[in-house]
Amino acid sequence: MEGPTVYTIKQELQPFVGKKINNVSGYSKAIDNQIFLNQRIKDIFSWGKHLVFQFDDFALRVHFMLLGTYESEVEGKKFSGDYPKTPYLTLKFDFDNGHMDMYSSALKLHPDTKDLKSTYDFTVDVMSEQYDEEAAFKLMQKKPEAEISDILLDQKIFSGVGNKIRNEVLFMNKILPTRKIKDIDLKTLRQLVKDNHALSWQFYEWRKVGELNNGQHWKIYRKKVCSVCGGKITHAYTGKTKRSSYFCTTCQK
DNA sequence: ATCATTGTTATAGC
DNA sequence: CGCTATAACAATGA
Repeated sequence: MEGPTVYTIKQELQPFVGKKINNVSGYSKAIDNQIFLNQRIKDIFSWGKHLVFQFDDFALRVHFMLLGTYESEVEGKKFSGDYPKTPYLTLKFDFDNGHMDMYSSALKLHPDTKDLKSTYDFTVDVMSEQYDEEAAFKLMQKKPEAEISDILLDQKIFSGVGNKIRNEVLFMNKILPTRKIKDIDLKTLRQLVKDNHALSWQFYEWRKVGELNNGQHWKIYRKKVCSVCGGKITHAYTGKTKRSSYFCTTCQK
């Protein structure tokens, strides 16, 4: 699940802020989930792909990883994740005004933490109003030897960007994922930052109108044939992170 | 049946 | 301390 979806979830869950958890269930081995029982939620926020529930004296960080999803019912409205529901219910909260079910996700408890939000740097969260393109541009240049494919997924620079977004952004800019930062001119580098940010928001908008799951907007991600030149698309693992990259060796240089 | 995947973290080893 | 490699997690669909 990529950052824009987590941002959406955060928005959907706002009616639970200030509400008490009436019942807790789920099979997470990481946490004794009964600590949440009868606790009141003080804040719900997202940072990149993190979803955070702040309580009075501790905080819970949820990460949906690759396979995680969720379902919720908030004041009569139903919401769900991008992918089909899995049988593994990690954690479920019941409130007077609805419930929140998280599946196949990784939980991390921050004990003795009254304000986890203050420890996050929101200038790198692409979905934050505080996102700073100029700062990202500078951070990228600090890693001249790194491959651009790794950098566009670097959560310390582009928190929230996932594999779909970075593949599309590279294609849009006609840049091969294996190009090193030092071999990309500054104008293009700046544009990559801009597009990584902008496409994250576009992703959010597409999701809102149900145009995400069918992949109708992807030009390169999981495609077989290049939408521009008609050539065969290459699928290979790139960079230190060895994530799946899709690219056209004719259109991207 | 095996393998890859919208992703990160813990651990070991150097 | 920092880097890298590897496993671990977890379910589904190709």
